[in-house]
Amino acid sequence: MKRKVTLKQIAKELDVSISTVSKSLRDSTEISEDTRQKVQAFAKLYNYKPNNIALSLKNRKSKNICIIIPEIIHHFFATVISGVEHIANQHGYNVLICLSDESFDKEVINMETLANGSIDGFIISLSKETQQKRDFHHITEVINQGMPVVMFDRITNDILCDKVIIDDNLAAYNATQFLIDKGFKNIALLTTVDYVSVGKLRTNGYLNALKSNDITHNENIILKIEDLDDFEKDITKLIKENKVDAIFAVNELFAVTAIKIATKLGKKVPDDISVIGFTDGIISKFSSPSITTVSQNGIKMGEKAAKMLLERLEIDEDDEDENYKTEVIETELVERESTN
Amino acid sequence: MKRKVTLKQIAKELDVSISTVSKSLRDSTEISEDTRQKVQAFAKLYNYKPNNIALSLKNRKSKNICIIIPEIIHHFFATVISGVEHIANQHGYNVLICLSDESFDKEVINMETLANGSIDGFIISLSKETQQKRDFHHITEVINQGMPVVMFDRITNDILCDKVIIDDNLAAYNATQFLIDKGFKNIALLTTVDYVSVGKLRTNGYLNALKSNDITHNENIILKIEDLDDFEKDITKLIKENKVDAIFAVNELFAVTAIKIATKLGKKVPDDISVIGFTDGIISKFSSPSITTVSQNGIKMGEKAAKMLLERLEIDEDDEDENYKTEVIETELVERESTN
DNA sequence: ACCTGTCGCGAAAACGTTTTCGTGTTGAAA
DNA sequence: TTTCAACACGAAAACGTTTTCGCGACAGGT
Repeated sequence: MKRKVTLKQIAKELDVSISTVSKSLRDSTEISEDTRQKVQAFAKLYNYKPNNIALSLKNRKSKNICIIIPEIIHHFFATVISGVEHIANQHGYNVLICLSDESFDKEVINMETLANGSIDGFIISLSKETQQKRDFHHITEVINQGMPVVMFDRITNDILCDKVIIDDNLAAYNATQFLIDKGFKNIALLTTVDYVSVGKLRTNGYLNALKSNDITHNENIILKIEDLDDFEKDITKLIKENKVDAIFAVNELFAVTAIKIATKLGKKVPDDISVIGFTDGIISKFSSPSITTVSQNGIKMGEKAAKMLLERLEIDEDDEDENYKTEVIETELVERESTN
Repeated sequence: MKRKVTLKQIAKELDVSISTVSKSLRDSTEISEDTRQKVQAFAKLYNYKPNNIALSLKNRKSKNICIIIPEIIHHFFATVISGVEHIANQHGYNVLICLSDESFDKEVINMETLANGSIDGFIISLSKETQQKRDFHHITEVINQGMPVVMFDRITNDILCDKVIIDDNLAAYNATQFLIDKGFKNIALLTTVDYVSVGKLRTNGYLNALKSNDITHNENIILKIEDLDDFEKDITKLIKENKVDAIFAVNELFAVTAIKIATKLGKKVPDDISVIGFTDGIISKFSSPSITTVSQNGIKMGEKAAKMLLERLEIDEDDEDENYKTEVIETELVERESTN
């Protein structure tokens, strides 16, 4: 309907040049007090706002950044976005969100369509398919064009860039130590198979903690779950056939399932068995009993990633440092009802 | 580092004009087969991609749309985004996400900073503060500039534009009817105070269902919760002092809390009390017992909203229809363990 | 009266496209 | 030989800014 007013229109209306209008609005000393006020008043009246696209073209920067994640439904990623958005907005940047849906192709397409001026930088957590394929050409290509990239959580060491992760090993160590400090001797582990990188790291943390406390681990109460659709019977067996006083699970799903099964078997949580999970999501908060868990703090992760990206964007490109950093976000043990 | 190649550079390199290059790449018949191929080969070699910003400026459209939501952490909103993103990408649009954090000011700022060429249209769910203030000037302003806006879920009738909602009244009616059909006579209602629009609608649905079945409602088992931080004692009292065989809660939180309290009071769910919630989120899925609930289908909602917005964007503006529509998304009752 | 400096403003280029409208060179028809 | 169309290409404008540079006018100092 009523198109936005432009400098040109204001200039015509006031019978001055475009430059005069532009300078007036930016309070240039080149312009007399008189015309400056006249122009500003007129601009205010017509609610003039500079066109962002024109600015982007001129400045060769869009003030947009893009975050690519595998799935927005996952609570963890939602919190990361929240953190990114927070920092970005503070610095006058907008956030574009792209979902890869765990698909390599969608990830590639997303990057290619946006890397043509629409955005100034990427924050990305790799899709499963990309991790499996180990094909990162789309990312290196973007980096070679001089566009900064920050990877978080699901990263790869095959690419040189800034990264934000948590110390899975240490977090698992601490969780296990927490149980040991409570006096538990028979701590079961519910983990993934070893080719899942975070699973392996968390398993190591568990084992290290036991070793540090001179507890020999018991293979019978370590369960490496492969089939995510059918593992309840294995957990049932584990609890039934062994003396278990505590469980450390490497994700929310395993934790909540273990509690359900234990309860069904007549064991009370936390009175008979204490349980610690990983990832502080909705499940941990609202299951009954609520679950003590290792919080990854997605917000902090997002904030850190955004800060690193913006830093790269703000330094003038002549000053090409290229000493990439990997930041480790502190995890935190959130105590709830499933331990005592 | 290696700046993206432009038409100008290609033109210079091949010693032709910029127009020739542009036309060659767009397969114009004006250009001879010969030069066309030469240019295309060169462009491919240097991986030429047209600069999106320049295109946006020229075409006066950015191919970006923006969705403004109160909170991304809420599972429902995450699913809506997912739906929007899906449709938008299909049509070559990118999605910008803005979070209002339930704040009026942030909502206004977000709209103002983006309404200057960065995006072509908005999809928005109002923040609580905006709903309370009933101040929608930022939205009308944007609409007056000719930018299409689609509202979803948290809408207002004070603004004329396309809208996507669910029929809260009907959904609540159906949920209540479902319980009645199971033979329950004493169905409690856990709802919000009346000034929350969806709460009121759902309350009405509940009452209507009772009336249709000639059941007189019992004020003692209708609880209108105001303080979200301290309502457990009220629920406890309700369950303790009344004969209740079923509960209809207008959100997940009320439902899961009711189950917890009932269990604590020695009532088994669903054997002694059946419970139905509203919104099919993580909580309903993973609490134990899992909760039968009214699913809002955020994905469908997002898809519909995106479709309506894109439709507005695609029609040429001379054809200003302005017959705004309000689409109602079907809800669905998802049966789980909390009813039998 | 002349030089110099400041003030206030406008012209124009630049960012990277697309597109309209010439324009010069052919080859063929008259 | 003249005329005219078809062909192949280039110049330039436009989208909306910002910024550099230049220029005229006027004032002040000699």
